[in-house]
Amino acid sequence: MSKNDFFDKVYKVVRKIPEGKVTSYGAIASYLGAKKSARLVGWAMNASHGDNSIPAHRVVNRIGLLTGKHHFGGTKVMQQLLENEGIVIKANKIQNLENFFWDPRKSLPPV
DNA sequence: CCCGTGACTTCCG
DNA sequence: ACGGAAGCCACGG
Repeated sequence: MSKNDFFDKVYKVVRKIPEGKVTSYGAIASYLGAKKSARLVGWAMNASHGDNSIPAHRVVNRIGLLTGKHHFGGTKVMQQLLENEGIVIKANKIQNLENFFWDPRKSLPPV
């Protein structure tokens, strides 16, 4: 298992996030068995910035705050994409997060 | 090679 | 309950 594997797994999980749903960096890290490495998930997103098949806009921090919107090329792009999927956002924060949250540990088979 | 930084999260005082 | 500090891994300067 190489470090590159971790990145690859992150991409796979993110790609499986259903439309209109979101998850957190920590949830993904936890699913991959490295919950303490949530920052790596963020770093993986940063590295995947050029990949269109990765819906990075569906990945937010644990409270549903759009912390990564600045890296989206446009300040309003991320929010726009999420709202387009039916997610309500106010003050850069997802409303009713529990209703939109998608936990890979509960939705995907164990590693 | 060492230091600082980052799309985070959790623990301790 | 709140704020500060630490832990995690990788990458760039």
